[in-house]
Amino acid sequence: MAATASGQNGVVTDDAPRRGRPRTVGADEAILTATLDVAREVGFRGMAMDVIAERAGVSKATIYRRWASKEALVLEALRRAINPLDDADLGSVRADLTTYLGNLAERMATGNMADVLPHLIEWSVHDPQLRAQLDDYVAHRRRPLVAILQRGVERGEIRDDVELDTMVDAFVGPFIYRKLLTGAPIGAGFVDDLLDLLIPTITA
Amino acid sequence: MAATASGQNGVVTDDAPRRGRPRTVGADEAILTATLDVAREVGFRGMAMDVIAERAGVSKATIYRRWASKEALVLEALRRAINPLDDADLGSVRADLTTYLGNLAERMATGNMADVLPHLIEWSVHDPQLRAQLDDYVAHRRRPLVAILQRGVERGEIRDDVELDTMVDAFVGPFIYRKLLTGAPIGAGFVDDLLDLLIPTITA
DNA sequence: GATTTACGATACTGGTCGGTTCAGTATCGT
DNA sequence: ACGATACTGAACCGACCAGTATCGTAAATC
Repeated sequence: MAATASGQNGVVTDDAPRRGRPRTVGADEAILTATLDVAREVGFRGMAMDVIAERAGVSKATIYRRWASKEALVLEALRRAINPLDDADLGSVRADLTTYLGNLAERMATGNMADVLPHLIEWSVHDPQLRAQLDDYVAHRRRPLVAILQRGVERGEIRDDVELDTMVDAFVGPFIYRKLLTGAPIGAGFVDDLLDLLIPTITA
Repeated sequence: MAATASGQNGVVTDDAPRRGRPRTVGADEAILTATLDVAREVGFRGMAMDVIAERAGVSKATIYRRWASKEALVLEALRRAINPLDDADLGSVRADLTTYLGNLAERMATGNMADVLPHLIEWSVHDPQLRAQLDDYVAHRRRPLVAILQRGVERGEIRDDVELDTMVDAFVGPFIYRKLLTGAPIGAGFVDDLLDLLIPTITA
């Protein structure tokens, strides 16, 4: 989607020294960061390209030389912002869940996507490309959790008469609910409470 | 907030017959309904007053004679759309929860607010008035559930070592998560699964 | 009938924003 | 030095939109 030939994942050994003035290094970075910052603050619709340009310390023309449209820019900025949570396997379900949910709580508080989420959800309602991006984000969050629970089932620690998907919903749902609706704090205390509540339920 | 003197809750015995042509009856209704319909489809930012006027079969001037601004109109439309879920008290926690969550599932599928929710959440991020409206909505959803669980605690059916608020989050969270993020179906099956999963947890 | 108020239709104002274009300048290879 | 490419700054276009103004008309009271 990016107009640049410098690869799709940031730093790439881009040999073949072309003629003419090279592109300002770090401009892509600055623009993408500014894009996400502005999106965080005012959402995608309220976000003006002039503001992004100013924030990135770059001319608006420069942006349009590197991305075809506002939408293309937003899509790449989002793609870059999705950092998968990794799955620890500490031996016990409780330990795995504690670390996973702890990371999730931290991301909810300080993560890249946290403040963009409301805007992303809204836009994705009628934009298939954004919707796909959101699905990707959701999948990245669910995958490790499914793995944790799956291991628990295989070890006989977890009952196998309930859909794994429903269990995942029971763990992640409360976080999303607090983040988007109630605004209640999401900290270590909440994680502990939730585990105290849910662990007895899922154990075989 | 409404410019009209006809009261704040729709039909009011509006005596004191004023002179001149009376306001077209049902126009308020039509306008508020159209507002919510359009909001459902394109969100609050994408919603043009001309479209609302046309949809309501009304001139734009008529709208501005009754409401001071787009924001005032939206606020009243939202206020009207919040219908509280009622709390049954069927004697057992399981029965109460079944009916409550069943109603919740139905609202998520066909309710007034369901499709507006993403837009409302987005706007409320930086608009205190919208935020207040959203808080009101959330409170209306939580209240009956808290009552159900509270009764369960008093009857000794439910353990009292976990915050009630956390329990509520555990029940409502999965619904919100599915509605806003995963898009997974929210039907009777999901309600049953969730109850099978959570009931053992909360019982004393 | 005169007055008063609400109405539809439509045009208009003022502002915002995505995207384009261009002149002048900077920085690279050759 | 020269051509090629990138960058800034700014002007500019076209679309969209909230809100206002106007005008002729409909429906009520007096």
